[in-house]
Amino acid sequence: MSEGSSGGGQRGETLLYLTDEQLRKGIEAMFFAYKGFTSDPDRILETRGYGRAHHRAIHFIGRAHGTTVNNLLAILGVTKQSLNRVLRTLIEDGLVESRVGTRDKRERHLFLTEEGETLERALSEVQQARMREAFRIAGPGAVAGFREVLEAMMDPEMRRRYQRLAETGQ
Amino acid sequence: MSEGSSGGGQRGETLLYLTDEQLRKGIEAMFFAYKGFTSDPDRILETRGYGRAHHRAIHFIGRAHGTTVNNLLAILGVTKQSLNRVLRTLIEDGLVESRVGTRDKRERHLFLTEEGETLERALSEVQQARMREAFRIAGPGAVAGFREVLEAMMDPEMRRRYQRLAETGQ
DNA sequence: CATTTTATGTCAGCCTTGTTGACATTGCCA
DNA sequence: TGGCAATGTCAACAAGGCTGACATAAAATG
Repeated sequence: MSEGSSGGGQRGETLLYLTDEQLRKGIEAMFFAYKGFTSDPDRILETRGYGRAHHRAIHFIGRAHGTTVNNLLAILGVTKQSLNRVLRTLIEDGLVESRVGTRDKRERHLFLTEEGETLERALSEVQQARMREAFRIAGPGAVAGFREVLEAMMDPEMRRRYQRLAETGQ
Repeated sequence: MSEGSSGGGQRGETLLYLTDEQLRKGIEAMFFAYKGFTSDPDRILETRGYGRAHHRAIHFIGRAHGTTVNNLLAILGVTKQSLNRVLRTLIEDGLVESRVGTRDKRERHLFLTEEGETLERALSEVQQARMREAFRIAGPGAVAGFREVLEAMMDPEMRRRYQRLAETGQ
């Protein structure tokens, strides 16, 4: 069962940071921090009648200009029906533009319009402000550790996507 | 890839770790990592017909035995109607027990039953396993940084709850 | 003691966002 | 030309948020 490190745990003083207690704290920290992480954008989105799904779409379209629907589906990890509903409203509202691919005409390439970029900036501004403050308080060493742990926590495929995005913007 | 990011952190120098690019990476890391963080428990919950809301309730009841409904509401940050729906099914299914308070008979104190504890262990086992592996890969220094940043990212009230939970179990 | 407040539960209805399944269109490619 | 890929769309459903309204019991207060 829960053969964690708490029961017999003395043997590795060096592994103190791997006790059940430490892991539990990590789990709860993720929960509470994620709440904070999403709260500021949520407030902005609410005034527009959008939700987190819209934010995610806007973020990754703004991040990888001209990305295809399929690529976005893979990044977000939702069904096309689910994404399409969100995408449709964003296009109708004039925040996103969908252009037929030139190389492959089956593909649609997605772009933020002027208005879409404005909203994107507003959203990332508040989210970045919170993260900037957290980074500033914690300091550069902590930030490096933060990212190392998060990266190690991702599913391998998501880690690849994350790294590819970070490096190439696609 | 954590490629060092912060280079120097000399004081007059750059604060390179606070660039928009670094912040964006942090934001995306949170997104992808949270996905991984919840994926293992989600798989278990699915087989039982439960969702994340059930997991959260089970986690915090298991964490703070005998907590009241009101306390749980504050921790989870949802409405009582929302929590009640989840709590009702957990009680009906015999995973949670609700006892009338002795000091204040208006209060209900919540406990996991034997079966509830079994599920709780199964859920936290897989979640802890992922976090243990991430912590092991990243190492103790990174873990400390990870928690510092997450803590700084919480809303103050949530930070207080988090710390209180971590210290007193209530 | 009467009144108000608190803690909880419940009904009803709405919204977002996820799901599955089915089907149509278009265009690439062998 | 036939098959597969990329996309869009319709329909139905579920989880889990939300609000509003109302009920009950018990504590707290004037």
